[in-house]
Amino acid sequence: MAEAKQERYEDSELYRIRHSAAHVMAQAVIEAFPEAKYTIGPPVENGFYYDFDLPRTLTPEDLKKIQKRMRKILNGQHEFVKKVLSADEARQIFKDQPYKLELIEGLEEGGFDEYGNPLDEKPDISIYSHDSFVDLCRGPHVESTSQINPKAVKLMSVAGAYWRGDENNKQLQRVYGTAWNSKEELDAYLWQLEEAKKRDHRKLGKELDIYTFDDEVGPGLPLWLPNGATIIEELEQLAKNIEREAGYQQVRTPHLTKEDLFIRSGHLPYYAESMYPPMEMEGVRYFIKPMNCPMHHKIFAARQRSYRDLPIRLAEYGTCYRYEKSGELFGLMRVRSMQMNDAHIYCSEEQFEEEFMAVIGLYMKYFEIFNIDKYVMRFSTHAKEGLGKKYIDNERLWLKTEDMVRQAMENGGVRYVEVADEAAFYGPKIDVQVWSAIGKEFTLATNQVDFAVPPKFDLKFINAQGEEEIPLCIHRAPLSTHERMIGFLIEHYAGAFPVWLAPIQAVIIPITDDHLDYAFEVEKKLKKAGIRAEVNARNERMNAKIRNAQKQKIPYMLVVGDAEVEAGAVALRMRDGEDRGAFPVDDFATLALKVIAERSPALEA
RNA sequence: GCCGACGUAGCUCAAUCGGCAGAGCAGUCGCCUUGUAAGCGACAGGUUAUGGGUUCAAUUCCCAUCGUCGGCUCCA
Repeated sequence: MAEAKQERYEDSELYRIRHSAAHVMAQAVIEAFPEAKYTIGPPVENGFYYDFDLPRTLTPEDLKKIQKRMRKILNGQHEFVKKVLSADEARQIFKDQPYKLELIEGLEEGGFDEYGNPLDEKPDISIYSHDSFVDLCRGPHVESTSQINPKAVKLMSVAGAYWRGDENNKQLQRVYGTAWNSKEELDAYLWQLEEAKKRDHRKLGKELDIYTFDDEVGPGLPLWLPNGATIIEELEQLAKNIEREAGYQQVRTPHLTKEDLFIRSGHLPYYAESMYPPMEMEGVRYFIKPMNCPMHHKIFAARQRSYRDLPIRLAEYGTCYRYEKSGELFGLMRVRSMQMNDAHIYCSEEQFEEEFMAVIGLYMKYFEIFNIDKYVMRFSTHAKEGLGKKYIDNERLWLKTEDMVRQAMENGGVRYVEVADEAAFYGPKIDVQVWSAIGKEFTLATNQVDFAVPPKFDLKFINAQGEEEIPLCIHRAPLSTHERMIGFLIEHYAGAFPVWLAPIQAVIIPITDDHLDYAFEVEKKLKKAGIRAEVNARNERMNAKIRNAQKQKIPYMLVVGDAEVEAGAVALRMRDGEDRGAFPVDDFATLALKVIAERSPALEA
């Protein structure tokens, strides 16, 4: 990757093109709806959007018309002209635009730019105009519409969006568009979107029989099919092995607990609305658990702890249920039942850095296993305004633990970005964003410091001085949930899993029914060796069986006919299409077992 | 939860203006006995998501509910 010198997106020509395209789009929309109120329209990752308050809902036909009009405007060689003016002058220009007036007020007071981002100093108020359109805007823009290629601009979709991102505000209509330097770039982007669709875990998950949803079971409650369950089993084995080596202990806890536990932990007031409602038995209210931590805390508290016992690392693939709002559900990525690669590490302050970095070390190990080469550690901290609301009200401990994390990351040479106001209610956290093979971003692992809940549970250990001390708790889930992890892996590998994860590792394809007995013999042998092998005994021609195995992305196809029966061999065809010819059965088993044992991404070690 | 679009066989999709609901794949059965990405034939498969309404007649038009999708919001 290119180092430092890389141009920031905000400074790029493309950014100005998109920003300017947003203005041109707004012009086209306002021409079509003179009574429209317009709000903001910034560039975003692959394009731009503009939010409008319109008298009626936009249809796909409207989008076509708007796009057509945009192209005409773009061909008009209109210059973008900036003018700095006073708040009163601006108010005069936008007197019929309530959202703009609100923005002007914000700019005048200072502290925020037109998108609501905090600013250090009071900004100038400026407008940009081109053709017949004027917008309150800080820029920058291209000099003229002639710098925007009309053929490299496309409107994508229209969606609802709240004014200023607040769900209590009015819902606006957001029109998304994309713009590029050239038609070729636009085409490449559209092609990439098509590719992403092919890898979509919802599509592949169905095709590869990994999981399914059923209306009668309920939204967000996946049913894992045998193929999916096999992948889960492999992931759990991996995690359990690694955690055993790293000094974790497995625990198991119930799916239900009394309300009191969540009152004590402090979760209930924060998360009641995303927990399944309580059920009452003999006058006692129970909740289905949305997380495992309170019960792990109880295990810690089950006996007296000495500093000699620490750190204590309690791990559980705990099954949790969260009532995610209906509109938030998304395939396997956002579900209501999930199984977390969860663990809680209880340690002293002195041990914190080592423990915290050991968790980061786990991430690195997993990145290597799963061939993840792009990631960002997002360090989420509190915001002062949220103390006593979103966050536990103890500024001293916030600052202290945040500093501990910062220190640990810096000492360990781990690069991270800091994001304010995104911490958990009980402490700062690291979220790990990773990018799949086609550059789609996912948030998987999480690593959270908890200074707030252990004292609520009265957790303590006796330190070397014989005094009681409260441990710190690190919540961590390097493999996220099975649901999200497998969703990611499906898209990352496009369904062609590494052999160790492949639900079926080898399919045995007899050429005629005469070879069936031998085929089953081979199957038995391979199964015994620990390879997930299956005979395809269907009444089909060999070609159809190969095609079928190819579509199922099965790593190894073992064709058996007269020659193979004779030689005690299999004809090995790889998933990548390579025909490797005859292999003695034992040799194939050795080859496959090596690839599996190494968890290699390749088909041959 | 909010805004919008969508919902036809297990899957992918047809059905003109409101006029007898259809195809491919998958499934079952039969024939073929096959050498590296689809052999052939037959059969079966549907309360057109659910519930109401308009109409002589509704997959088609209207309403409600449920679900999915694109976003927003949210993610302990």
